[in-house]
Amino acid sequence: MQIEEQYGFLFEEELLKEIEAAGVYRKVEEGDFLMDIGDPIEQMPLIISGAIKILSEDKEGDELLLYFIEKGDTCAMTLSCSLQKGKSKIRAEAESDAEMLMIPIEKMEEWMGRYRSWRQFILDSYHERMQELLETVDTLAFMNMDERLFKYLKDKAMVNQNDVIQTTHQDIAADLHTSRVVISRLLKKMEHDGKIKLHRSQIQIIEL
DNA sequence: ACATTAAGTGATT
DNA sequence: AATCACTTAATGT
Repeated sequence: MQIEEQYGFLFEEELLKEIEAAGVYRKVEEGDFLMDIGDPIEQMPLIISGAIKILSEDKEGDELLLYFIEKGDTCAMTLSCSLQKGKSKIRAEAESDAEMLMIPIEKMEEWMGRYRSWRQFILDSYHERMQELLETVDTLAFMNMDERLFKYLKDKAMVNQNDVIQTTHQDIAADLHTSRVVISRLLKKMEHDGKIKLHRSQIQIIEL
């Protein structure tokens, strides 16, 4: 199974076998919601390919992008919620077509006790998400829109493994929770600086 | 040719 | 940085 390609170097033979036995393969298409706010958490995903974007939402229904997860990652929200048997506080939307393996949370708890490598993996990814989240909060607090936008483009290009980003200014504005006009102006400035090239519904990254 | 959607711009708060 | 109002450009039918 493809699970070995992404996780083979992380986990021992035995654990890989257990993952294969317990995991349910799932494939999603770009734009699909994998999980919404309020959903109960029963499984955790191990991403095999593609990328997922994680969003939060305020009372008015406005979205805010928290971070992307990609192959080799798992959803940090699952980890904190599974302990409390809680509901999801986030929305997960497929950024691109993606494949993953869904693991029941009882299994992940069981493996926590039995496998060192698993425990390490969970702790590491939790730590990574925490760092990522701190970064976003940081730029958010100082309202550095240009920095946020820059990071957004960088992340987006990275998870899609493509220097040409297929999106509209409007969509970026929604993810970053700002207005389209602001995005247009900042992008225009970046284009003048020679960092990007703008086209309709498409942004080409020149240098990061 | 016309309607729709995306992007650019100046002015105001 | 956000909003408004308006223009221009690209695309779809």
